[in-house]
Amino acid sequence: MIMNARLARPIVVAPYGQPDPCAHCDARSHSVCNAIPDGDMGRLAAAAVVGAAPAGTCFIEEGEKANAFFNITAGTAKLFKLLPDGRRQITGFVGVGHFLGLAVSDTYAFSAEAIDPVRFCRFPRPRLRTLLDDFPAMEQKLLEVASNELVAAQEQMLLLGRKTARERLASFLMAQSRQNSACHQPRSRFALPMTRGDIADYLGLTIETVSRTLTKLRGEGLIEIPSSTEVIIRNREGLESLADGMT
Amino acid sequence: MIMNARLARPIVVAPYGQPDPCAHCDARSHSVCNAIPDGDMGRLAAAAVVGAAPAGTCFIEEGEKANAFFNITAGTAKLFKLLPDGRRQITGFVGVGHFLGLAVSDTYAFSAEAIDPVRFCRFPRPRLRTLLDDFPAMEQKLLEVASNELVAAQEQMLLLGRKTARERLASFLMAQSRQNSACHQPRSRFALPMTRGDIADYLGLTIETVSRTLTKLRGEGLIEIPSSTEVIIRNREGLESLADGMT
DNA sequence: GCTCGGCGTTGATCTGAATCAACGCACCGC
DNA sequence: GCGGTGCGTTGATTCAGATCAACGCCGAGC
Repeated sequence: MIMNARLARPIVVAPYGQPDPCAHCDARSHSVCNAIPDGDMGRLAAAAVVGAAPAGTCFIEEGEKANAFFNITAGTAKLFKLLPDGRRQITGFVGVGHFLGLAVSDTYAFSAEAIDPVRFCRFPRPRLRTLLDDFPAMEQKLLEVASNELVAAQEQMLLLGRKTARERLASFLMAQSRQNSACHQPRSRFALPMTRGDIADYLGLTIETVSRTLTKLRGEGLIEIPSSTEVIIRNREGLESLADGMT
Repeated sequence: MIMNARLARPIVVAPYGQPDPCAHCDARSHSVCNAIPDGDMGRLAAAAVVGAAPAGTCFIEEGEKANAFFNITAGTAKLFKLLPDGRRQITGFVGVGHFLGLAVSDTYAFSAEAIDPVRFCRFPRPRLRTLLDDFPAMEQKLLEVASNELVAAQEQMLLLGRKTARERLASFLMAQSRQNSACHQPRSRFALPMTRGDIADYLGLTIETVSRTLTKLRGEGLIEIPSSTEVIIRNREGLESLADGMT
């Protein structure tokens, strides 16, 4: 279960130089930034500093001074908390458009590590505050996002507190399938960018149990595993009802 | 683990008749309502409908149409999610000043049941929306509240996913002690208004394990249990380090 | 080509917490 | 007073998942 997070600091590059970079941002449509009208994109860009974190590096560290908020513009990251002896709980995997660091406290409540190369916009706290004061629509959007995350967190508490290993894996695979959906159609075949260890620490299990349980689900014809980083759902109804705790 | 929630509906009484009831509300200082200036209390009162839920009744039911938001003005309630076979996960205990129902979805994501007699203000969704549009300070306050709850939820995921039964109970008792603090001083002696079953469903354990573990902690001199609904912390440092996972 | 280290799988064994079971106590209605 | 019921505690036993251990595969570095 013990994972030594690599601690190298990410490279943070200079503020935007070009005109209106936010207007052409890939992440904009997925993110709270679309609450800001086109005409004011320049102000948004002025508040942000772009940065990058190579795969495996931490770009937020639990307990450190929370000076900034992050908006992921490329890649996937894992968020986690550690106990002193190295036990780790991953609280979420986040992708493009995700907004990070909402904590009101002055230190971060979790760490964030890039799974694949991550790029992000970094908003210094006071600048985001002025931005939010000027664009209440963005604050509203943030509240919406936070509410949704709260609902997801409660679902995860149900999983961690009361579901069996089989049910946890089934729930996880269903969620991944939904997240990898194209045009609101959940995909049957999708990639798992994270390792077995990451899945284990997300589901409150061990690597061995994750591996064994996946093998079992495959044996029952619920899924197929073409490679260790890819899954095909063969029996969606069966997996769904398992995830929901029916049987 | 199976708990049959009593399903009686709470009594909802008429809207406020008296002038400016919000101005004299006990909950105001604990709640998002204090973001609204004194002069506009009348508008706040006009948007709210007061209600009450006797001990043991559900006043929010998971999956029902989410027509309103709630603000607790008296009593304590438990929030929970159920699996079809009755397994239950309590996601939180909430008291005076707590704001409920932030989900963006159009159905509630959890149920709420009164532990002792609960009173609340009920804001129909559209009315709260206009209120928030008129008072951005309230929206800001809500975002702050939601952020804090998110941090607490992540802490609870760590507990449910990675802590032992001893550590869970220690964390729970420390949190209860802090919550029952007077003048920012955590209390050593405090009441546990919830049953062992509630504690078990909050910590992802069984009633028996909760009972045994409390007995064990008492045997080790960390706590005292004058009655089954009261606890005294005898060794705060010991309990704290246990809660934080330093074995 | 070879070694090495990280990752995933599988098998054997162990164990913390669940389950099954019994009992004590307080409170309630009658 | 007396059965009944809900809650909490304690003991005996079981079991799902953790731990310990071995091995195969694959890509990186030389």
